[in-house]
Amino acid sequence: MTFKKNHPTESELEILQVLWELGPSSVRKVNEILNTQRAVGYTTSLKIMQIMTEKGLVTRDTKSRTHIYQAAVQENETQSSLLDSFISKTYRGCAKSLVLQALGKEKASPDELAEIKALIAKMEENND
Amino acid sequence: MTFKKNHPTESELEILQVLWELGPSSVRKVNEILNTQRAVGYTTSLKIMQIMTEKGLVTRDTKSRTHIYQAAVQENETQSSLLDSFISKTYRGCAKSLVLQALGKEKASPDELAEIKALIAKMEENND
DNA sequence: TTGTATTTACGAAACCAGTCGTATATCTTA
DNA sequence: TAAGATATACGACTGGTTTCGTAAATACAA
Repeated sequence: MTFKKNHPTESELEILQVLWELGPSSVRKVNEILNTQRAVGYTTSLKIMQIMTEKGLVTRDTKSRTHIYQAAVQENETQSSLLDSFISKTYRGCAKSLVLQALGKEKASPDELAEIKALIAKMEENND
Repeated sequence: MTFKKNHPTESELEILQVLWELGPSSVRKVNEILNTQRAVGYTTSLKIMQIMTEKGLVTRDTKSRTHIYQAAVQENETQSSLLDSFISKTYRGCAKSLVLQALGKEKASPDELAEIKALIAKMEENND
């Protein structure tokens, strides 16, 4: 039961992805990674990360001149919260529709299919 | 394969949901349905539907004074396109993660699980 | 020490979605 | 025909996100 409806914006999510992957990082490092995907000014990244600090999405260590930021929210929790909202908006709350459509577009490897089947088997057990 | 990146906004998607469900409808009718969920002014709905016409998301019949709007994009195609974008942004393109997380949060009925299993079985066949 | 580079902080501009007020046209009906 | 209801069109305002310019502080190097 999460009581935070604090969804990150699109840019904020981009930055969170970087922090989740690299761990604690400077603005410069984050901005470098972002620029491998699209052009973003340094102060733009800085500004967004400052806003994220206020929102509580990240924390920062300000002991040295170069501040070090790290994610304050967990990746899977953030994804889960965004997923809830997405299912509600786009699939009128019907998670099954989403699953079927996602499976349909995935060229899933046997391994991945096996993993999914295993989860389903587990769910069937718990249903009894 | 038409590459229309024309994603509807949140309000536009709400209106599309209504049009998909009811078929061709007047602004008044759409606005009525929207107001069963939240308060929206009539001219607000009108304005958005006019914008949607310009974007090509809907078409309208203007023969009579009361214009009749209908969706110009298909529900499953729109969902699929939004899903692609969502997986890319939120799951770094990993559809499997999304499927597992969605399955995990669904209290799926045996019927639904069976349906999903059937699809997986079909995919396994095609994998050979 | 003096100049160059790097960093944070601040604020303003650009942009977009959503909202609604108001004007105008058209229909209805008493 | 006149009054009121209902429709479209248009413009403006708001709030939030993204963007970046610039100033001030700090480190570094010649």
